[in-house]
Amino acid sequence: MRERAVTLNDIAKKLNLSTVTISKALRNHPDISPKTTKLIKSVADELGYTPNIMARNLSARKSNTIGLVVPKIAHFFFGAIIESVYDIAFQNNYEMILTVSQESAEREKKHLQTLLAMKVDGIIISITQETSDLSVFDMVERRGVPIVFIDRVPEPANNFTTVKVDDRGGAYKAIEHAINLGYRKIAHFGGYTNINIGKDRLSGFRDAMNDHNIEINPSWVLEGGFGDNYGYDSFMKLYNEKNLPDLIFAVTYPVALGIYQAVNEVGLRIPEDIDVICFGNAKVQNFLSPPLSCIDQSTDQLSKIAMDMIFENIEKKEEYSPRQVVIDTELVLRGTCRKFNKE
Amino acid sequence: MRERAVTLNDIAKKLNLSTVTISKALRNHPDISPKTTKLIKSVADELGYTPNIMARNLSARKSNTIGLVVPKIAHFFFGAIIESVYDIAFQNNYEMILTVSQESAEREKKHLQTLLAMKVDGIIISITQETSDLSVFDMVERRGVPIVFIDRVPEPANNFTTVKVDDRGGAYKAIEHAINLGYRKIAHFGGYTNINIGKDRLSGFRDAMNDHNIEINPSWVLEGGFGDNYGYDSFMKLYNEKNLPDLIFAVTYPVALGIYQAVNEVGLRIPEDIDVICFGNAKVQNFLSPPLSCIDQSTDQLSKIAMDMIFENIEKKEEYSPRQVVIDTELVLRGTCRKFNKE
DNA sequence: TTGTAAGCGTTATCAC
DNA sequence: GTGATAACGCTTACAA
Repeated sequence: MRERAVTLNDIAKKLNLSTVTISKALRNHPDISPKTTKLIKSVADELGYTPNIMARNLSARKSNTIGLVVPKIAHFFFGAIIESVYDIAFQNNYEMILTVSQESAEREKKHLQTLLAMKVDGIIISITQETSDLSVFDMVERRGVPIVFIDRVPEPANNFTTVKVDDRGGAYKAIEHAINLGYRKIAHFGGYTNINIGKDRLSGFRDAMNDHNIEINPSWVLEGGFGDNYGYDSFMKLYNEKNLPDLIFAVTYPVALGIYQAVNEVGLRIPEDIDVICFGNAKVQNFLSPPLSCIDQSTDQLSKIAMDMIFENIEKKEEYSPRQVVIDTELVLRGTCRKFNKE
Repeated sequence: MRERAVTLNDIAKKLNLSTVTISKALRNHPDISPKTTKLIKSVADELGYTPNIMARNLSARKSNTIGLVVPKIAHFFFGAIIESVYDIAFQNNYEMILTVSQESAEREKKHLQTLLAMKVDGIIISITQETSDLSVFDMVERRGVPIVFIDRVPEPANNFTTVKVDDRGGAYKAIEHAINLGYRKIAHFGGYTNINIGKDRLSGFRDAMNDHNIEINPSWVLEGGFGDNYGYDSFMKLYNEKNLPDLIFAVTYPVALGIYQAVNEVGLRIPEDIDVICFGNAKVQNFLSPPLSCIDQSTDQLSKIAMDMIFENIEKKEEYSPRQVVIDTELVLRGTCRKFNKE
């Protein structure tokens, strides 16, 4: 049943030509006459020839493959990133090796090594919550493999090429909007502050409050994660303490989901009893009731810029120097955080 | 800046040994004495050696890679499939090449060819809505590359290895449940019937209705897609015709989302005015209001079985014969489809 | 215990 | 226009 794959050599033998001729013909090399090229191609088709990409890559010392490292797959944000990175790769005739760190720095390191070993031409990565040892990344660069960080980036970032959203500015914009609406009792359910997205969103919150001379209630500034259970638990904690704010700024959309669920369970209503806004824009937010307002971070833009930099870097090689790009966010107002409801 | 990658040869020269010795030592081959092995490893570390996987694979004629072809990435179902396939691959020391057909049969074919060319050891695929030419799949099998279809499978399937959910049975279960509740005016917003999931869910609906002697209103049996806009449009169509049923069985969760949105927009309420149930269980369904009941299809089970079959097939090679496995669904009752609300 | 030779399938280089 | 040779980096079989 199993047929050995047909190789250049097989075709060469059949036609009494050399493998080189076949190889060239199949790649439309001008060396070979149109006539023989045509002949060769037809025989290749007939035999069902498929090039062995591993052999080709070995010879070319280039894989036409880009590696992607993300913390999670089944997640609206990373799902979108993966999809658009993939699209761009595909359009440029690159394959993509997908790799998931599951928020483990150790796995992340291992993946990076594997990607190097697979001789990917470039790497796009969103680091884990716990990544602190940056030497792995230096190592990648030393190998001459372009790497760009997307959304979650190492700090300090000056030696690396990064694209991210203006996390601080986005958070600031949202809080300022809320303040203008009349909100004063504002909480922040934040992620981990050892990673840029957690830290910057928190400081956007802080700065906006301070700039408007609103005192920050420390018991309303929580830290602890990016998932829905964290949102749920945090809300319940405040609820049980009878210490609810008027508005919660959730560090991510899943955290907001957890809040929705908790609010529902205790019989309160959004936005009348308590209001919510979050960082991150998932399509389903439109379908929640009320539809959830948020700070949108364009995954398409992020991916596009990241890939552009990778490609540019691949071409330039030596003379490419690290750069950090930050893109703007957009405040998307839906059903929540539209007006202040308390007296 | 760019350093040439260090090879076995480099280590060999440095130690005045042969590449073979190095190769063996690094793989802990018993041939080599513990002492030299240790020495070699330390030098390898020091030099920052990374094996060239392409070379290794070329030599081994095996890539330790599995290829995955899905119609979409940023989609709760495929996202979950990708994630669990990836996990299993990773646990077994396989890499994964991810490939997306975007519902285009042409792209699908191209991807399959690329995966063959990349010498993947196995392929897992969920076919597009429009796939009708099965010869590509035969070709893959002829090449001796194990391929298993997951969820969306070709028909007839008897020559292929497939895993899917009991689509017909799941739909039947849901409709029967609704009928027992007292529902009679039931609509089905169905997908395309040229693909098994669309066809089978529809026939589950039909069979349940027929078995319970409930007449099917043809204007309530729609066909047209798997996305939210289709759900939205279909609802609006019936609404404008003043031809609403009491319950809509949506072929997928996104279709149900579209219905939620439309219902909200026209000011009706779920489940009091109109009720909904759907095929497919996304985590967010818990966070909708009301939480959406559904027929759950276990992505973990699907992936696990698919991968088991791939691995088994990889080992057995010649003597492996196609099989079709169908796994059970589970009715998950949340806020919708729990009781009949009309008079 | 270590090394030699050959091969995996392709491509670049340089002759013919 | 076509082909021989060497090389890409690794592994297996077989000697030494």
